Amino acid sequence: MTSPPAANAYRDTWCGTLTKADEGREVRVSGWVHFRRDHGGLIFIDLRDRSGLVQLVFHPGGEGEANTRGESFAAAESLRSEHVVSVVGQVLARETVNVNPNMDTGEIELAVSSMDVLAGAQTPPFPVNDDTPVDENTRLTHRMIDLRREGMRDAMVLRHEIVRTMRDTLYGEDFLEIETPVLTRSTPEGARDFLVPSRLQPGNWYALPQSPQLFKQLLMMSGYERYFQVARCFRDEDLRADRQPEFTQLDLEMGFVTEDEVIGVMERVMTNVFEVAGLAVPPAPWRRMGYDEAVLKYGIDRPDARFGLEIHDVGPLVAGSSFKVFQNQIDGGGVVRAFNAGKREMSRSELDGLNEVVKRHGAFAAAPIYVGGSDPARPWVGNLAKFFSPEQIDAVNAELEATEGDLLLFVADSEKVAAAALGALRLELAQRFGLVEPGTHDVLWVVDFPMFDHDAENDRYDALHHPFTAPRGDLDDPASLRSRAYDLVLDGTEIGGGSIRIHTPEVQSRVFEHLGLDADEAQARFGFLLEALKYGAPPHGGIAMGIDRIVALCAGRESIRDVIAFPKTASGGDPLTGAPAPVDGPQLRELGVKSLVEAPPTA
RNA sequence: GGGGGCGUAGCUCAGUUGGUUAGAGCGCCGGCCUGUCACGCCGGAGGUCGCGGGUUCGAGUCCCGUCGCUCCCGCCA
Repeated sequence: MTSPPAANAYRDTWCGTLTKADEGREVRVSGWVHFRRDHGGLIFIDLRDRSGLVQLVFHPGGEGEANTRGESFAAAESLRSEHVVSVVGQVLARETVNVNPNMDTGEIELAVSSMDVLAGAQTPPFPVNDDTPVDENTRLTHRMIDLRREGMRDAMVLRHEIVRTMRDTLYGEDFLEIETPVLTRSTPEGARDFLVPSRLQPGNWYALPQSPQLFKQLLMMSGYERYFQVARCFRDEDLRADRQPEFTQLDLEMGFVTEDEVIGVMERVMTNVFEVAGLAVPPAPWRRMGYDEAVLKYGIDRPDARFGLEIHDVGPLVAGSSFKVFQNQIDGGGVVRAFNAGKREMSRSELDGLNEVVKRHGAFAAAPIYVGGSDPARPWVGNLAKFFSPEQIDAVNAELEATEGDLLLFVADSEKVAAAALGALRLELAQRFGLVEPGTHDVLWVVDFPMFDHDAENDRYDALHHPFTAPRGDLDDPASLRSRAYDLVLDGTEIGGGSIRIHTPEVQSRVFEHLGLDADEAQARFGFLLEALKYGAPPHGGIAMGIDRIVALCAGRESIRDVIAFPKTASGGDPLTGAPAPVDGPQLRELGVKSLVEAPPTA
């Protein structure tokens, strides 16, 4: 807590900041009854506020108890969990035997001389005074109580510290904090938009922004060369542990820059963030890994490189084998990839469990092969071994640096499926066998993304990042184009991404063309951007960082819901407020909106 | 849109092969207790087994449906 403390009508110091140095002081503190220990003739209360706990002691009064009064003791007898009180008392050093080393304020206690009970409280639906897991729906229904718990409080404070660090760093680098609209125009590229009906223009709709992307580019064209914003973004897609319909980004953009300047700023910001959060990451500059390397070695564009199990392309080494599963893939343009899982004795059912992971990603199965023997040939064990020649076995063993007892896992499929399946498999193994040393962290940039992803079904190109990302390469050969994009990856989680943007109308039009937007359509949707580009746009680029994910990783939480004060459930609802909820007919009529579906009755 | 897991007391959970009155710990209520800090001791209350239907002499348990929470795939430019 900050010092000096926040004095006000009900307190002159925080509970959790009292120390032995305060001995003898008379202070007033206020808060919630955390624990009550009633010994009959002596009552202890742990009083809690935002800062932590302090022990109050109530004596029944009488001679020799100079600091207590009978009325307070009587009132203390009726106190219950979560009652709200304000007390005046004297800070006393505890006798040595009574010191509680588990408590920040365990060396002192407050001998209460008077107490005001400011509010009673019903028994809370779940314990506030410990952090045992509680069903999430119950927590969200009573979020005001959940937020009182130490774990949530710590997360909220950490979030504050992280955001403050981001702001402070950027203020120090001449960035301007500028707000952009939340009511804006729908641009039905990418994610679904949340829509808001316009009352003043019936039939027209606003959209909530998926990001401030276009506005921040316009700001660059307006000459605000360094902009940032802590921006709420909205995407109407299905939720995940790390995805909410509204989420918060640190959004920034810079004019007259290339990749290195944006990356440099963000390395300074995040270095400070990691320091504040106490996360031990390697010192910046952080290494940059090409997209192709990431997908090959880790099967994913956000690699967790804290452990090995790197994937190798072994197709060429086993080509011509009599194993049809592999050969058919090779013949059909697919790949055979594998990694060395190390010396893992796994039962049949454990291997089946691995196949569940593989199947989830569309592959048929992972072929397990054990390396046996210790002679140079190192033959393979198991019923797959017979399909391969000694030379093939030797070559694969060499490629995977396999030695006796190693488990090799193979997946043969299309490149996309094989990469994804093996990528998921190595994460599964890392988790199952604890391959990541606790407390270790790794951060890296992924760069050199392809500009487009070819959509075979519709024979067209989709932007891998977004359509304003600057391309690198030959604009006449979209398949070979790379983008000037960069993602920041922490421990296998994408925590941010950005790019250098297109700053000429000609290039922007060409990219729209490749995306299958004809000139009229491009004009209708993004005309204002094309127009703006004509009036003098500097080379510019930026990045957006996912604050929820960053805080969750720093706080060691699995779900970003645990670092958001009032999150939504997986079905997009808020059990506390009951949102989303039906609205009545008149409200809809005023907005010129007709509902096509009957809202379900509210609970 | 698809797949997996979960749903039993206020909370966290157990509940056997379908079989008597559904249990435990914590919490709560009452009593006792002057140095505890997960205080202790004694006593007590508290259940639509998510909801609906089915099978059965009998369902917390089996089947079907449904709702909610959750994880994953798709989706998330």
